[in-house]
Amino acid sequence: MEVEERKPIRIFSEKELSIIQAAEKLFAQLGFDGTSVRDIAREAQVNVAMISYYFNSKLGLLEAVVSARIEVGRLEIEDLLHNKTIDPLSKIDRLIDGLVDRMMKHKSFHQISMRSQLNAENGQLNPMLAAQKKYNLKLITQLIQDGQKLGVFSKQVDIPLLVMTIIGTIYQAATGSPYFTLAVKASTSEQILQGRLLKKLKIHLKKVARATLTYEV
Amino acid sequence: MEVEERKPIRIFSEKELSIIQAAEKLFAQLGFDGTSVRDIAREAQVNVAMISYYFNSKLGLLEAVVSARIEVGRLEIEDLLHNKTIDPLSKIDRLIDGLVDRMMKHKSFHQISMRSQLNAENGQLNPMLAAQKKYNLKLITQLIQDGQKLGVFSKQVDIPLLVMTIIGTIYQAATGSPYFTLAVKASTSEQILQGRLLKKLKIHLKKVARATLTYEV
Amino acid sequence: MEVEERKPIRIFSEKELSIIQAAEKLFAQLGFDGTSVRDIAREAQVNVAMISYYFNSKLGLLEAVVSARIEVGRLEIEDLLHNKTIDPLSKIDRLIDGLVDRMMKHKSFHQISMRSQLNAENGQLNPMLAAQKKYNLKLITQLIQDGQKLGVFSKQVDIPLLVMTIIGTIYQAATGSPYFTLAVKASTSEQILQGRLLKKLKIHLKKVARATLTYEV
Amino acid sequence: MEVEERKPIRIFSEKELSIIQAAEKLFAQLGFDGTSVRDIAREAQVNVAMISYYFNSKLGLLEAVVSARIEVGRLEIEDLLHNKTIDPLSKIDRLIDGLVDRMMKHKSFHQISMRSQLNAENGQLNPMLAAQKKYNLKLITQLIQDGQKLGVFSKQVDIPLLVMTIIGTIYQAATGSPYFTLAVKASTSEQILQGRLLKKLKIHLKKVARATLTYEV
DNA sequence: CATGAATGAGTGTTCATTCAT
DNA sequence: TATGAATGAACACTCATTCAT
Repeated sequence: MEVEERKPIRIFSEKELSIIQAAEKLFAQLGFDGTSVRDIAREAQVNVAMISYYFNSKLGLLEAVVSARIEVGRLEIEDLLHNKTIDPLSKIDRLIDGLVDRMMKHKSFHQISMRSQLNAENGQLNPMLAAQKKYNLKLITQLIQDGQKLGVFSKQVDIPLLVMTIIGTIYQAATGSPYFTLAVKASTSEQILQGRLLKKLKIHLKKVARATLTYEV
Repeated sequence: MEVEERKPIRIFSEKELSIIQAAEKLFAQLGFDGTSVRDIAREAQVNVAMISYYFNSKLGLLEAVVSARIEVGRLEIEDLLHNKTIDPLSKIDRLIDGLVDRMMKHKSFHQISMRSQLNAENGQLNPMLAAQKKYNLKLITQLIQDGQKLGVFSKQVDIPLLVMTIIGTIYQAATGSPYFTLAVKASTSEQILQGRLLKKLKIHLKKVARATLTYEV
Repeated sequence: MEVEERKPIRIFSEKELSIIQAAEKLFAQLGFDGTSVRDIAREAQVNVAMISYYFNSKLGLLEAVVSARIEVGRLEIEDLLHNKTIDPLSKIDRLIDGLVDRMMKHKSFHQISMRSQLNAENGQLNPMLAAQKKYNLKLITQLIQDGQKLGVFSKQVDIPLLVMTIIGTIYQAATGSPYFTLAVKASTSEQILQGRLLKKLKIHLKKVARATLTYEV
Repeated sequence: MEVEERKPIRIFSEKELSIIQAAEKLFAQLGFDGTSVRDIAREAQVNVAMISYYFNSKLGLLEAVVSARIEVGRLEIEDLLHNKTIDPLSKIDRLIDGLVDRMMKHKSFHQISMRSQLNAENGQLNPMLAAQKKYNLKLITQLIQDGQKLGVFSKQVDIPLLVMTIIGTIYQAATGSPYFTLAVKASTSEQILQGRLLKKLKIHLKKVARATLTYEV
């Protein structure tokens, strides 16, 4: 596997971090255009001018938000790939568990990420995200090919599309698709709902993955 | 099956339609907040004030955009369900073909639709869309249950989640997910790319659906 | 003489005119950068947004200010040139009287005009002003050459430099050069001062012009 | 001759000098308002806060810029007056040569100086400059009166106005008046242009001065 | 029905300056 | 003496909407 170039991780001050967190929350909630820098400043309890001061522009802040989150995700997937103690099928399971957990926990970020796929505005953002997705795909491809070599997985499977299916499904769940809320009927508190749905989602995805990976035409 | 309440379909004048079309295009391209009413007015070649005049507000226009598209989609799915001449598996295939074709053709609308799931702002929009999705789910559930009764489909399948998987996958494709573009390597012109990917996507989805529907734990 | 191309004169509404007047005054007083659009809006008693609405930008307003004034000056000089009833020397006298009167009356504009010679910012402004000055020079050259043909004026005179001397002197006076205020000692009220100085200035300039035009090396 | 009060010459540190030089350059280029203290700090390669620290305010810096340049000019004119070895006419010639050379070399300063005549803002600046000009005028008056006593110069001449004419003409040239650039037709490189124009300008001014000083009504 | 004019609130950003160290 | 961080006010400009006609 080729060595990926990584920008040196920028260290953020406490104030910068509070701005980033506020921005991540609001961007996801209201969209990039729907959020004003004053909203962010208020939420982060800093002066408006600090945003330009630290991040040059609103767009620069968006990029900081995204790149900050990317670093975290990258490591977890790499760890899984290099883990020598578990079999391919379990790796798929763990991959799905990890993706679901991370995407549901950081909905904010993934909503930003998905939104940005369509808005031309985001200068450096899209290349950054696309590179990250390409890199993830490489890791997962490796993982599945290991299973194929062991005869556990079908060789027919279209890996990029399967990954897209998994990501797309979780994204729907994360953005509150009505289909998702309809998936569990009986549920009172939001907390419980969230827990049951998460479990259902994981099981469903594993089943889809398993079925697709092992299903021979 | 319960009777769905439907708002009487509003008849739009030619000018209103041109505004709606312009808005659908621009909202999808630039987002709701990213689009100004002046942009829309210019694109539709009408006076700015007409938008407030016809749709009361920018938000009212968004609702008009969405409801206009919903009417079209509703009928197609109903037709499929009531079709007595084809078997459940073929219905699934046709359903997927239809969804892919419609979502790719009217990306604009579906992007608006997905975006709106998170933005609190959209007054009547979410209930409208949620109702539509609930209705669609009902039809598809019916369709799958027919297959289950005939012993063609597994009874374990979680229908809302499967639908969510299908929708989620197509949405990723429609919004230009890097995973999707990575799914077909060799391709020159954008046109060809689009065609090949569409075919791959449909095959993939049918395989996923088939595997999931017939896969016994 | 070649025919000059002229942009069709834009007709300004009453509100536009009040903005232009306010801007001319403030730009001259505080400079372009030193004047805020809010200042102008307040002075003209209009809403801030109207300035963008009418003139697109602050710079557009500046251009409107300048081009509005240019039109007025152009005609007066043309009239003088085409006047067949007075001799060259009297034409010089009248030219100077006119220049002094106009530059002192519309100090604002000429200060803007001079300022703009150095600031790169002014997109269309400089070409516009340079063209106007070139055109003026053409007329005056014609006028002096008439006098040279009649043997009234020296043929040694450097016309562009003489014009520059005249303009430069008036400009100093108009911008309140200390040399000018020192030129008349006894004077009480500002009104009288202004009157006496004007007269002195005109006499001085005519003497300079006459001496220079008739002085043989 | 009255004794002029002079502020004790402030000694500037190396850092202060680099700020002053940067400021002189930028103020002349972009105007006072058009220049930000950050621009100056960057140009001078010092911290922004240093400017307030050293000069109290941006305005204080402007005053420092101006007073620094004034000191230099003052001495040269004094030297000329006290020179006992050359005749009045040659002194006029040398005066003009000196003024042209200094004003063209330090355009920056003179642009600032002229600009400041109109801007009310400049607290101590105008009195300072006016005092300097008054002092200069006194020296030149002395010089011309010497010539008048010797019968070389006309007694009709209005000295302040003549000085104003000379200064005004040079200022036009220094600020790039179109009249000036039109004064020399054939010229290729900017360097040559500059040289030829300077020579022309000096000759013109001397002729104007001579003609005016010796011309009897 | 339709529109150009007008509005006031809000946008992202930059400003000169001050503060804590 | 020197500085990076921080501030609040101001900047030019755009917004969705309303008004008078």
